[in-house]
Amino acid sequence: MKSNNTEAQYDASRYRTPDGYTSDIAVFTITSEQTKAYAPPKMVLKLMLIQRAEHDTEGNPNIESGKWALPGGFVTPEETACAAASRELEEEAGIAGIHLKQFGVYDQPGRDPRGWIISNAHYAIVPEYRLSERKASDDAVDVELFSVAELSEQVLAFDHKNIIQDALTHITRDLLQTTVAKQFLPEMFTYSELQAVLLTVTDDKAIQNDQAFARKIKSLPFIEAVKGQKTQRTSKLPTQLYRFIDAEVKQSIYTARH
Amino acid sequence: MKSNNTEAQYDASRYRTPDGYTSDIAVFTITSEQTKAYAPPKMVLKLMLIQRAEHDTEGNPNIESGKWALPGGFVTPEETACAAASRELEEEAGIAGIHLKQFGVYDQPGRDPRGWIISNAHYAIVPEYRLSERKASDDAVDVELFSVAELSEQVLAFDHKNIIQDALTHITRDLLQTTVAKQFLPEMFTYSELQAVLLTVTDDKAIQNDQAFARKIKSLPFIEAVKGQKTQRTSKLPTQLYRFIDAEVKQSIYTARH
DNA sequence: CTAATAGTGTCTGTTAGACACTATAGT
DNA sequence: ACTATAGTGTCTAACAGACACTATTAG
Repeated sequence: MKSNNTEAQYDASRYRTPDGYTSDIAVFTITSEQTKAYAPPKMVLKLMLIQRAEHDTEGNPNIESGKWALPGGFVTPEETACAAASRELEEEAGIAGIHLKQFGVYDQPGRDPRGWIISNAHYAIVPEYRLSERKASDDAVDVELFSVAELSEQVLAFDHKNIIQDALTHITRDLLQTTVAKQFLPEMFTYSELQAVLLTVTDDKAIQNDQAFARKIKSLPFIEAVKGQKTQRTSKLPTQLYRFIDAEVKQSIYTARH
Repeated sequence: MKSNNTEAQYDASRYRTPDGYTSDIAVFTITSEQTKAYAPPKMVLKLMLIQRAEHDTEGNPNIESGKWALPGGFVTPEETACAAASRELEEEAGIAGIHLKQFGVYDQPGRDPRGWIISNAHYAIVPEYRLSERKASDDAVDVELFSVAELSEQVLAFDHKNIIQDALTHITRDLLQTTVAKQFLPEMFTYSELQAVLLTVTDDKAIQNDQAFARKIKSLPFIEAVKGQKTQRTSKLPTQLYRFIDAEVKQSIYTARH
C-alpha cells in the first residue's frame, strides 16, 4: 500500500487526482396506459434520457453532442453524489423528494474523453404524473422516455449503455426482492396495479396468473388490505385496496422453494 | 445541470476536482476451529484490519495513526478501483485471484481531514489458509482479524465504522441470496460445512436445524451431490460431498413462502 | 343481457417443520 | 459399548398450481 501523509504534509502531486467526479441518474418511470375505462392499466417501464446539445450555454461545442445520455452533472465538494443527483433532478425537472439509490461506480480508464472522470450512478423512481413538466435545459435539446426495447436501438453517449444495463439489472432485482415497488404506486393500490408494476420486469408465471396473485397478496407479510377501502378505477366491481406496511423481509435461497 | 465543454476547452478550474480517489477493502475470512477430530468445524466470520503506523516510510507522521482501519490505497488513472483493490491485496498480502465486489462509495464532505477524497469500497472473500502469510507493511504496524463482536469495541480511522457496517450488511445479504458462500468453501463440501458458513451470518431456524438442512441441500437447484465422493473430515461416518453448479437463481418476495 | 374484472371453492401434489428413529465408525 | 454425526421414516399442516365457478356492475 502507498503511504499516507498528514494533512499538513499531504502532497497532492504525489498522486494524480481525478479530473472530475460526476453523478449520473437513471430516471425510471412506469407509464400507465388506461386502455379503456374500468380496466387495469397496461404498464411499461421507461427510462428518461436527454439528448445532448450541440453547444453549451456559452456557445462552445459540446462533447458527444446529439447522442442520448443519462442526466447528471459534476459533484461539488460540499455534497455527496447522492445529494448532487437529488439537486440535479430538482434543478432540471423540478422533481424533489423521490426515491434515489446508488448502484454503481464507473471509473474505467478512457471512459470519458475529457479525462479521468469518475461517475457515480444512481437510479431514481419517479411516478409518472411528476414527470409532466419535463423540459429541455441548457445542454439538452430534448428529453424523452424510452422503453427497454427502444433503448437497445439508441446510440448512447460515453459508457452510458453499460450504466443503463446495470441500472436495469438493479431495478429489476430491487422490484422483486424489496418493497420499492411501492415507489411506483399510490399509497393504496389494487392487486392488479401491483401486478402490473411487477410484470414490467418479470414474466414469472405466479405473478402473471391473476387468481394466484389475488390470493397471494393477502398472505404477504409486508402488505395489508385496507379495511373498507375500495376503488373502481381498475374494474366495474369495487375492488379491495392494499397498502405496504413496514415489515422486515428476509429471505434466503437456501430456505425458499425452488 | 452544469454545462460540459469539449476536450480542448475543458477548463478544470471551473469545477473543483477531488483531492484523491481511494479503494478500500473489507477483507472477510471465516476461521474454522476444529474443536476435535471427526466433528464439523465451528466457524466465525472475521474481518482483517490494519493498525495505522505512527510514521510513514519517510518518517513523516501518519494521519489517524494508531487506529485500526481498512486496508486500501490511492487509485491511479490507469486502473479501476476494483483493479486497485486487487493490486493492493496482492502487494500487501500476496493474495491474488480472489472474489472482490464493489459495494459502496463514501464521499461525505469532511470524511477525510486531508481533503476531498472519495473512497470506493469493496469486500473481498479470502479462504482462511490464504491469509497465513499476512504481515505488517509500510504504514501498518499490525494486521489482525476481528470478529463482528470485537469490531464494535474498536476505534476506527476515518468513517471506516460506517463502511464496515455496510460491508457486513452486503456480505450477509449476498451469502443468503446468492451463491457466494462457495468462495468460503472448498470445491466439494459437506452439508454441515455449508451450514456452518451460513450460520456465521444468520440465525434462521431452518438453517440451524441439522436434519432440515441435510434434507434441503439435496433439493437445491444450484447444488448437486457429487456421486461416490465422501469425506470423513466432519464425522466418523463417511459423508456425502456436494458442489455448487451454475444455475440461475431468481427469486421474488412476492412468490416465496413467508 | 353482456363483457370484463375480482374473487372463491376445491382438488392435488409438494414441501416445511417436527419428532422419532436408524446407520456408521473411531475411541 | 459409547458417542457424535449423518441421514431416513413418517405424520401433519400449509401452500402452490390448476381449474371451475360465482359476484358485481357499467353500458
